[in-house]
Amino acid sequence: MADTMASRSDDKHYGGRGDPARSMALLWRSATPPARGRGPRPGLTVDGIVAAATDLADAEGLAALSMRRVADRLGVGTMSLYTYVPSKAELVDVMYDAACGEVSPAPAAGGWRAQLEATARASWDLYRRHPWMLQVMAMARPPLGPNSIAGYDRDLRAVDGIGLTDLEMDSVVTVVSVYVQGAARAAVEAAGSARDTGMTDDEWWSEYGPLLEKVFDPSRFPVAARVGAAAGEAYQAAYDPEHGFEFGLARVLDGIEVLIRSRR
Amino acid sequence: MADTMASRSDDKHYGGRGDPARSMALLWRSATPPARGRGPRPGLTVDGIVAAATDLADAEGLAALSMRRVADRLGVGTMSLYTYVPSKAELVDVMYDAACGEVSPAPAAGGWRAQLEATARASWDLYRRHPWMLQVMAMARPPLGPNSIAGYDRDLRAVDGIGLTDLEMDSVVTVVSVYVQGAARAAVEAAGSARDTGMTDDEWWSEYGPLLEKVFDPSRFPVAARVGAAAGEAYQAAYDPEHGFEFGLARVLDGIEVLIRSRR
DNA sequence: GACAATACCGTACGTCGTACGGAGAATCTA
DNA sequence: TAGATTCTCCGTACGACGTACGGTATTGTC
Repeated sequence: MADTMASRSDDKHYGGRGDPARSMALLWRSATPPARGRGPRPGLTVDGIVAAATDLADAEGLAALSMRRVADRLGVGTMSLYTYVPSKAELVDVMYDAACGEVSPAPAAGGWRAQLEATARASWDLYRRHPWMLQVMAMARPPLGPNSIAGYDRDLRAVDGIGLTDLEMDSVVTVVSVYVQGAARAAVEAAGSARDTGMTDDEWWSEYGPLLEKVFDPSRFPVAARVGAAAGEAYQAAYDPEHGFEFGLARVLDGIEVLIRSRR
Repeated sequence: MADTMASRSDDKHYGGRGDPARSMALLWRSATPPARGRGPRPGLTVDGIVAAATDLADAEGLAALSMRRVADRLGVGTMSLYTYVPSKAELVDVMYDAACGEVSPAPAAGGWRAQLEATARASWDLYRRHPWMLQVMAMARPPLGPNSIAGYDRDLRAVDGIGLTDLEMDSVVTVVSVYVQGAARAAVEAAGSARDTGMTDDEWWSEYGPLLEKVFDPSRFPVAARVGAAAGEAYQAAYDPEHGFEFGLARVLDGIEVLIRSRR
């Protein structure tokens, strides 16, 4: 059955494929404010569609997000959505920017480290709430919407005026967000594969552990055997997302601190 | 058209959904060595299928990897593949482990930092060669094949015997690989969106830059405006993957060095 | 030569995004 | 008020996808 795969796969998504002007107008909601003339009045809004689509993606993943299912939720025909949104790709871009808007634009209190840590945690929480955001390609050619730009500004202000060059500021903010994305992706994987396979980590490990022992020769890989056993014991799984995030964030911030100290 | 989206989306993939025993037998190639009796002799091999599928995924992305297209490349009917591989999911797992085998299992020379840096660069190169690996969920419940385990062992040996606990060793190796994955994903995005949209970074930037200026108010986000302009100027794009990787890797290793020094 | 096991694969089902074009409603113009 | 215009809504259809099912052809064993 196709849905056997559907429950296992998500769509990856590149931004901004359609008409750039239309795309930007949608993101900044600067479209058709004068045009409100003839014809029946709209029964939907872009925001309503975005909200319904976000609900669906939150609950079932980007793979389950189909135009048909969004339309069903809104009680309209599938093709009606295309009156408001030029394509699924653009819809996802708008969803992304809207989700970025959930994070407060105010900077946290404290020095650069506390602020950077706060924004990292805010992103982590955001990705946990909206795992599908990690599927949206937002690094190389981000959807240039108002909220994602506000987030960039907030992150940058954490490290402004402490002796870094503009390029270094950009790099520092980027390395933190790359790291948080990586860690969040691992966490989402853990949750997602548990949901999709209907197996807890324990069950998975007790299924594969014995099978691995049959083919795995510990004497060939003594370090992996020892450390893997210790980690499996400690986490009752192959990986502990929360612990991994905390450990890695501390390391990354320590590394940035080394740089900043050297600039003083 | 469906292929409009096809060129923009990839499948994300969870490992190990089918029969675990069959899965492991396939990964370790411990299946059907005795069985070679009646019936026509096999015209294909698992390795051949994996090679063809990997070629296809390398060239066109995981989205373009379909059982139909792999079968076409091999000159057989689509369903013939299912004689060798239980499903597309298992095929991708085997592809993943095979690709892991491309990295030499020998550790690099030098101290922990040189070794860790070398494995990070090896992973970076591997992901550049096989971008689709980043789509395979390999952190929470990795495909437990021989080559990915060998890679885990190689990474761990870099930090063995320098005063870290087993759990810390696991965490250190994990944070590096999480970071490298994040950075590689950004790089692959950059290359992929260039390929899929047929636009260079310059073209993209010169298309969206002016549109952004129309709606973006620099006085609301002075820091983002200043730093974004500096970065855009320096990279001629929103992001420079190579530079980002180098900068971030240095930070992460610095952070790990802080930890290791504190253990002495 | 009969039988069993295996490889190969044509067909069919339900999914997807969305192009196309028609139906009906609301407003503007005359 | 009548007609024209313009907009919303959406039914239908196409070609892609993974793969279940069952049939056919090929090979080995007895």
